[in-house]
Amino acid sequence: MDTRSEAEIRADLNYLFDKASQVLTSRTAAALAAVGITPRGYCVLAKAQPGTLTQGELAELALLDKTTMVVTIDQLEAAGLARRQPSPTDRRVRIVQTTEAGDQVVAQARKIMDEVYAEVLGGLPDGERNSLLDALVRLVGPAGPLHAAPPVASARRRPSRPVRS
Amino acid sequence: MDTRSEAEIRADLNYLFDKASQVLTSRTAAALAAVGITPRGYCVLAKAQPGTLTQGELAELALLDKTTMVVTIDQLEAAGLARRQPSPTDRRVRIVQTTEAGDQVVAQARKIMDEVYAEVLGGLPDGERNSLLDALVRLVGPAGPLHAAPPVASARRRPSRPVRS
DNA sequence: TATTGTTATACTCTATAACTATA
DNA sequence: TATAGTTATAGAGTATAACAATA
Repeated sequence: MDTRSEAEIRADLNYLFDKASQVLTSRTAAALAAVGITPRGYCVLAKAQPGTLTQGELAELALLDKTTMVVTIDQLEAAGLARRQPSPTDRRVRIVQTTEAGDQVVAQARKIMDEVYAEVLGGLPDGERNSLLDALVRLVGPAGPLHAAPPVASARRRPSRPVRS
Repeated sequence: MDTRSEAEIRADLNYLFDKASQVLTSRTAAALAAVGITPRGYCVLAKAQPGTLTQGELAELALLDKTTMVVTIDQLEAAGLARRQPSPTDRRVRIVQTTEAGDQVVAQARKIMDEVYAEVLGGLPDGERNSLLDALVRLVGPAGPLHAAPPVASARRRPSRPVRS
């Protein structure tokens, strides 16, 4: 049972976002497992559908680090949902394309996500639901106060041992 | 630069919550470092101020696992901000109390958090800011669709090797 | 037997640094 | 020199399982 007053809960924006993110992620992960994809995999795969974006561009779109993107594409490729295509003009870059299976999974996943979102947001009054989404987009979107943000040069990690591959 | 349409961004609720949580957490962590406490530590320490709650009750309040609470209280205790007091009526439980230093840190931290929240939410129109908070409280609060939620019995970990302490 | 707190450990996500191959 | 992608690894956050003390 939650014994805190609503005023106290309201004051804790960080807590609200953390829990919302955490619970929604675990819920979407459970729902998407039915079609064999993770929330992050779906997020990336759906954005790759144009078939023209490089890994770096996808990373920027999804606000993921390039190293996270490598792992994500590895998984999607192993599952047969995406493939890396060497760029004809720059042999360093890889264009990410969805496979037919990948497109099917995206379509199924999109439905699943729509259902989950409808369940989650269904209880809110229309006006509040729209305000919530507007506010989130404003906060997180480009130029918003929560867009990316490694501003404070905080504690550096200690250097790792040299790589001996 | 974010080249997605606003409609596409709006459709991705999970993404919005993830990024909001992630960026706000890193921002509050940087701000709170000035008074030597983490966002989670502050969250727990502030809730412990009544001085009557057990670790388990605190864990429930903060929606943290009891094992996470052990680690958190360990840190707060090591920093001299909280102490574990054995319950006079049940020798299994530990009452968590804040120290004087802890109360001071909470007061300072509260100011810092208020400032960060004001910066983050300041750009939103009044109505939208209120709707955002109302909606979040409704979603995450007790009885909300995002309150706790390990409903789907998903993949179990493999058992760990027996503990030999 | 059940519960509180603890320890050990596992898993996920994210990020830093060094590295390879190109440009 | 600089950039795209890769590998190895660090670190935070969270959670499961086994355990000890107590109820």
